[in-house]
Amino acid sequence: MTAPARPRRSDATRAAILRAARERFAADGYERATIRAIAADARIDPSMVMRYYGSKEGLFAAAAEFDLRLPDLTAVPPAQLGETLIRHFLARWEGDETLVALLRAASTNPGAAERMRGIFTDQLAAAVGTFGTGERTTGRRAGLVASQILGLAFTRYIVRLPPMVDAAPEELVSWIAPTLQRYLTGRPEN
Amino acid sequence: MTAPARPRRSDATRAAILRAARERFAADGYERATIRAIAADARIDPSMVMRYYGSKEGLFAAAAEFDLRLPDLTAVPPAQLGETLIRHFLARWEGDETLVALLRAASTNPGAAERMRGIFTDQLAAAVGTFGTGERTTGRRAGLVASQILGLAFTRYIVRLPPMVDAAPEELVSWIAPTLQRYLTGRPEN
DNA sequence: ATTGCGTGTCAACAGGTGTTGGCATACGGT
DNA sequence: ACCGTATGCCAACACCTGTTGACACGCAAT
Repeated sequence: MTAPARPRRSDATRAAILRAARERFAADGYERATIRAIAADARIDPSMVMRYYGSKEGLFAAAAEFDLRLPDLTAVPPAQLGETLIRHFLARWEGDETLVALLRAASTNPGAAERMRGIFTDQLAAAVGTFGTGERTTGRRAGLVASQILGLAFTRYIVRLPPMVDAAPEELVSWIAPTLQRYLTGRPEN
Repeated sequence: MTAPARPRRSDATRAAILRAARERFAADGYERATIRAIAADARIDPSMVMRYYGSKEGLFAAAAEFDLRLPDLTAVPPAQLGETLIRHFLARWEGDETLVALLRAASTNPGAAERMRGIFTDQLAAAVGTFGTGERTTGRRAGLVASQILGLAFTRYIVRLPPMVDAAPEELVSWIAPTLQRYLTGRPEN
């Protein structure tokens, strides 16, 4: 039970730290993003980061808080599930660098990897389960969707493969939507 | 023009360093894999690493040398291209941790990212171009294949999403082969 | 006006990093 | 048997890291 918590005078500083942290984690990954650099971006002393977030791990945990904001899939026509999902993810990624930060950090930081696992099993697998075929394939289907979604993000935002960086969102949608659609509603053999 | 280079007495040490480096880079990523730890694994002094490979960057460059060993795609029946590719990649990944090392490092190390770009444009895009449809879509098709392949590797070997870790290779083949097939030979709309 | 606490800065510590130079040793060619 | 050189280890440097504690300032309530 956290108290009503009347606004603290340092809320602006806290927010500045969090914003700078997300930028640095997204650009450099967990280990290369130093507390000193983050503090410099936020124009405060490194010790403030420690006071407000306890440790570097704590700062990352706060900065990597992320909600996929998946739409209600039961309200989507079953034949448009793939297109809906890929559109949603593309929009979500272009507008918020938190996921890129999480993605980069998850490669080397065990805690970040676990957080990513949590997001994609709790949020994605949960959403896939709502319209579920009733079978026990929900986890597998969600995992396959995650593999294509994360592969897109990895090649486009992390490794920056030219063909994937140059591609217009609409073109990516037209290619990838059928893939997700099959992972969600198709049968394994073709 | 490198000389015939008669075998040096230190070849065993060089190989031990390289093997330890690949293990550490694969397990920990570029920044967490320390030269001291690698040297300890190889049971030699850290300074030897510097003498033989110049710097940590140089060591990584040597350790991340990788050949996808893609088969000749012109000899494959066009309808089996997707299955051939996913089978090849799965086998290649399970048997050699170099690609995992490269994948982990590419998330945070610019040099590793560029190396990965080189591999997937030179080797993969080149192979896709051999049986090419003649269009200018080769790069895009190769990029999409890379996105699914790397997404599979990322979720299975890096983040270790349970549904992807538990999946039997044959099941992954049956799901992903059609995806690659469509990326390679299909048309964008549907 | 005074007290207390939240906010911020400064300096420093302890540990780990890549990297370097010097010194011993053992091998291989002559 | 000799000598040059390759191989290996040791100690140290200079730097950067996360983290900590002491100290100054200013706001807010009494």
